[in-house]
Amino acid sequence: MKRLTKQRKAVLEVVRQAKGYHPDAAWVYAEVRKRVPRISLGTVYRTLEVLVEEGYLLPLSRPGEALRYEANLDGHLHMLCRHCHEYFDIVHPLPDLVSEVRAKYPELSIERVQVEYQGLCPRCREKHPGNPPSRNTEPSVSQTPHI
Amino acid sequence: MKRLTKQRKAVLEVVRQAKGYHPDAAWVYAEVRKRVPRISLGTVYRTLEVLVEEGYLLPLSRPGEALRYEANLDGHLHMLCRHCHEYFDIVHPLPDLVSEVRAKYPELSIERVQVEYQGLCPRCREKHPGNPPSRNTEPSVSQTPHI
DNA sequence: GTGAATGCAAAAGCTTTGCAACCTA
DNA sequence: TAGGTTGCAAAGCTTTTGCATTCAC
Repeated sequence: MKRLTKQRKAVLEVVRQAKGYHPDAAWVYAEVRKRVPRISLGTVYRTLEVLVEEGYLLPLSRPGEALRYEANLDGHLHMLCRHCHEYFDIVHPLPDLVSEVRAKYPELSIERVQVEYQGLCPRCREKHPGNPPSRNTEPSVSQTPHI
Repeated sequence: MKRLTKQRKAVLEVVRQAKGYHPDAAWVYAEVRKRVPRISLGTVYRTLEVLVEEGYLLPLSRPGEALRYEANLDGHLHMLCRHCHEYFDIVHPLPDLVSEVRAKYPELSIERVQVEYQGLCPRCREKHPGNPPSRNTEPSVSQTPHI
């Protein structure tokens, strides 16, 4: 069975207190070491994985970058800034996106849907009015260009 | 200016012919070597990045795993199997998810929204009826548990 | 001819893992 | 006490990068 160690308590608390920040493993490691100085990075990774499996944390992934985590599981949404790659919380009701698709693809066992907004955060919009593209950029108009 | 090299042509063609597969860089590398034997993995990465920037390819990211790419930019959706981590295409119209959120968060410069379904593909559902959890699993019920 | 693109190899960044020692239940 | 958990270090995997050479324009 899962044991309640001081490391696990500390990791969960640290992520919970990082409200709105969505920290990655390295940040959690640095922060937890203030409370449990001898904790190892490996333990942080293992603990984050356990906490996700147990439903205490939600993982957020960005292309090519470190996984981030959040403890607030109230079902809010996220916007990922395509310039600084930070997450911002969005609170807004979502229509039912699953029922129709589930009926249309019964063989797929669809369990959930994930919605992520993308754009520029206030700071990056101000500092970079030219809208510099990043590796995360997708074409707005989805027409297939030809070479 | 961007130059049209045989490497770029080959990479784009390989991804285009991998319809429905959503290959990663390693797969593209292995495949392109059949046509351009001396191409390097570094060139494959650089080329994929260029093709994304130019709007020819769309990147797909999964937590902790290699980036995947697809050439079909017709705006279809994806389901990510939480067991084998493969992508499956879903064709279905999407309601307007942006307008209201954009009006509610005018400071965020929301440019687009990305919708991804998650569940089990036909093969994994059949082979693993017990619904084995993976690191990608999120709790279905978003209530915060307490330790 | 010239600068962009390539090949090669080394390195970087994130994450996982093997194992002996430790600690929770 | 038993077995889950940890610390440590090494390794793994994906991706990036420096540089001399090559090639598209």
